[in-house]
Amino acid sequence: METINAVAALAALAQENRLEIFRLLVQAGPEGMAAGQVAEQLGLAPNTLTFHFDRLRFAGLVTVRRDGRSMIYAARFSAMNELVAFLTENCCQGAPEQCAPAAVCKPKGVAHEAVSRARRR
Amino acid sequence: METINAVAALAALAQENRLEIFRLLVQAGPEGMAAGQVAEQLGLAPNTLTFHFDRLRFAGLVTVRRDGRSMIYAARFSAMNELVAFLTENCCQGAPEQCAPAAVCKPKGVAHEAVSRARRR
DNA sequence: TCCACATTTCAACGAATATGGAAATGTCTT
DNA sequence: AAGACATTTCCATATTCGTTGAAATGTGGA
Repeated sequence: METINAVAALAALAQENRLEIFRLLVQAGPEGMAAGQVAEQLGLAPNTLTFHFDRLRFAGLVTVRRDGRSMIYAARFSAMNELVAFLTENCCQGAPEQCAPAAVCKPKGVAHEAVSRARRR
Repeated sequence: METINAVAALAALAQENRLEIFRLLVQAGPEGMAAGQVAEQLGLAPNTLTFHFDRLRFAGLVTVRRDGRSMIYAARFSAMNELVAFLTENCCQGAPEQCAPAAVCKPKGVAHEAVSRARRR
């Protein structure tokens, strides 16, 4: 992961509403959630939610697909793991044995997800 | 970790220069680095650097101590691990077995560092 | 087609952020 | 005490960000 991408991801998460949105999606798992469900759970206006979803999407943190009238958003776990790996890269110059980058959340079926899927609509 | 603290930490890291500063400190390990060394390696003006260090410090991501004329900044690994744990909390409702929060960087001697040390000068 | 529903787009506003220059503070050496 | 060095504080400025309201788009059912 490049610094610029990490900054984008961190900036996307550095906002109370977006962080809660993302955590909700992380908890929802690879299936994702409809925008309306998220709006209901967090009490956000639909246009505000769209704004935040866009941020998360451009940062590569979520994907979207349409299901009837609803848009289903899902966390992109590979991006989250890459971000964590980037933060801890070469930690302590690798000196202490306990210090090693590691993926923290790998739900089945998304571990090797293609990056090109990140920004699709 | 509370949402508000996570947002503060993420916001602190969501800036190119600060992210590089933090990564430098993570790589430096618990010993830390003098502000001047960081300034030299990243080519930042001293006042700008102070501004960014303050951000990182208020977010609980780094600590400082004085050593002669120099200020030695060090990454607070426990904060980093808490942040990662917060992001991945209850991932996929705990369903997939591979999905579990985990500390990613635990250099010796700082694993159980007291939180009260986070904001000292 | 007409209507209801789900979400997005557009325009506008106040608040927060990053950076620069100049001056001040604290520390060491002589 | 004086000067050099390391870092911090203060002030000003241009840019970015989050939210709101109103209107538009796309989808499914009667």
